[in-house]
Amino acid sequence: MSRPGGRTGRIRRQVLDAVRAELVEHGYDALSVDAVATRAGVHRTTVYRRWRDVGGLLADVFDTAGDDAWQPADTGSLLGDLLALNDQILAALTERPPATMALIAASFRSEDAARALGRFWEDRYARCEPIVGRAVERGEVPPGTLARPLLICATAPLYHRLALMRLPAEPGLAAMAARTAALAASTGAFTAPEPGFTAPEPGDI
Amino acid sequence: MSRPGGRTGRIRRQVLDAVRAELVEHGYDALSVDAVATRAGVHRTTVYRRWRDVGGLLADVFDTAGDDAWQPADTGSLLGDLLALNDQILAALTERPPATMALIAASFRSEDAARALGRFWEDRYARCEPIVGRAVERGEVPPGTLARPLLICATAPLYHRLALMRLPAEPGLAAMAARTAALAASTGAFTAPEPGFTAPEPGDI
DNA sequence: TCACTAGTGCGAGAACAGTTGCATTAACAT
DNA sequence: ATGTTAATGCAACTGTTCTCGCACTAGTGA
Repeated sequence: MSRPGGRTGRIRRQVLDAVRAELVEHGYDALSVDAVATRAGVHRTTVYRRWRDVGGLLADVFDTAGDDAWQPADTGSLLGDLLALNDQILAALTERPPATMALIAASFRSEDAARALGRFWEDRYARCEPIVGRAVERGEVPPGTLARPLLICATAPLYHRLALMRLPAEPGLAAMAARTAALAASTGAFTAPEPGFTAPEPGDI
Repeated sequence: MSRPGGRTGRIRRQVLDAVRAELVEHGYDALSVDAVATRAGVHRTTVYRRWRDVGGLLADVFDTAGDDAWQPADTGSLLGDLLALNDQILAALTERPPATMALIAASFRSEDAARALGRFWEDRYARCEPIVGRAVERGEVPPGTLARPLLICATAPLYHRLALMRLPAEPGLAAMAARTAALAASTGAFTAPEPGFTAPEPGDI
């Protein structure tokens, strides 16, 4: 029989708060189960038993992080919406301390964290779909434009440069990615392939 | 005085081979200095002294990985070239065992590995620039088209979905990303912004 | 109020990562 | 060949991470 009441919930809150505080103060590398437990005023064993490892802790933090009311900005144009979105992604990936980067890094160390990050992004991209819906209504892009590929096209270059290649933020990168995606979308690049569409054979590779 | 001869070189080869073998057999999570040293028939201390940690080992593997004669395929069209490139990236990110993914994961654990991965990708993208040069010569894209943003736009969605979001390879994803980039490039989306170009202000976010 | 038990605290200890001092080996120059 | 010394082998040591068994605390239902 589960006991979500009093102590269990209180300890969970204490521990997750400690994780966020440790993350902010000392970064991800210093995030150990021991430090979290000590800061939360809880015994190590309790943390190991309930969260298994650092990845489990971060996965729990992820899940609670998704419980907000975030919505993409509505600027009145597809390009404006994508620019605003990319500004926010850029800010998240370059913030100090690098909490977002820490969570991405953790997702490569723990299956739990990876799944939690996947759920988080899935949720965020779902909330962004109205951007494309509004663009269709305004006639900026053809009906049948697929939201996900368009959103991925607009945002992926930022993640690629900042999260994967670990290069500094290039001025104009966010804007160029948004411009490119909006332009490609307006020419119908993201409409669903006609049934039976197959990729052209690129000859011998 | 340095001694690149006999023993030093031989041990380096043994150890790096052991790293690759461990990576292939047991994945990244099981990659410990001890396991590598044992497999290479070398003492732990030697590995610690020369490579410092697991990240140093992987950085060395990265650097040797760049010592090949890889060149992008020349299919005769920009779209074909990008499709071929994405096919190779897709294959690398989904290969079994996931050696490439293991190296990407390692780059989040070690600064050395991250820098080595950066050098590797920088080298690869540099080798891909002729793709854009040929497209300009054929008149497929306007002169002044920037190679890097175009290549990033074509390849980033693959990395985003497979490496970051850890989702399965969606059929047609590689082809759609290549198509989009080629289409956007042909409309001049990747020409250098005119001097003084600034991103439109997206109003309040 | 009182038994029941999920969840927690505690300490011992195993397992692993990483370091240090010293002896030994073998590449290089002469 | 022979001495020099960079590089390696070896063993003992430190410190951290993680597990396990048992006692205890505090929600929960009667």
